[in-house]
Amino acid sequence: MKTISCMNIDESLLHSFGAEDKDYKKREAVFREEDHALYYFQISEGKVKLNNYNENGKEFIHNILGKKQSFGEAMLFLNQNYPINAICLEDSRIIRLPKNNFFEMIKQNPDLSLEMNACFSQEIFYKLKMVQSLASENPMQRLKGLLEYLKSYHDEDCQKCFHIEFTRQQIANLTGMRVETVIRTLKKMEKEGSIILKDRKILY
DNA sequence: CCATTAATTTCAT
DNA sequence: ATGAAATTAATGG
Repeated sequence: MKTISCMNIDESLLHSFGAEDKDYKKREAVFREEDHALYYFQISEGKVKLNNYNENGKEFIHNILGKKQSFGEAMLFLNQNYPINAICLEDSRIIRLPKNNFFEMIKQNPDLSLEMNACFSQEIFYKLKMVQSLASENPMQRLKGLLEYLKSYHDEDCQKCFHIEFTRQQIANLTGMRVETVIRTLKKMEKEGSIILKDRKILY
């Protein structure tokens, strides 16, 4: 299945509409919960996580994005503040385009609009699948849902060779599980043959 | 080598 | 089966 990395707009096009590069340090926030959505953000270099904290302070990660991926763009179309935080996992360079310029850009480039619809659709589709698996009591079911979701961001369809580049703690925070449960479940899945563990790396 | 961070194991519930 | 705490491994200066 062809994957659409949501959303990757040509950097020179972004710049021609007034986008600027901004450098962030590890752990720095690009935006926080309740902030107004003022920009379109696209990662040029680095990694960003989208997260929340529950009432006990336990973190839930919605997604982790890398190079050439955008985030939070849905909020530009709504009169809503961000429901999540965007935090850099490493030193990053992020391109940001002010909201008004962003709309001017897609007005002048209808193809982008179409492409963005495809991205949103893909997002919604896999979010639904995520919710389904997260609703399961079974830890293995949850993990499989996440792995499918992560793989949907990947281009080639290769069996047992997609490297999950997340720590076990991050996986735990993406699935609402504890890290020990993640470790135990991964081992079970390896025994069952659905994944391969090669020096601590996860291949799916 | 020391400090930091991640992975795994142990142990109690 | 699960999670907190302890232990071990790896990574980065």
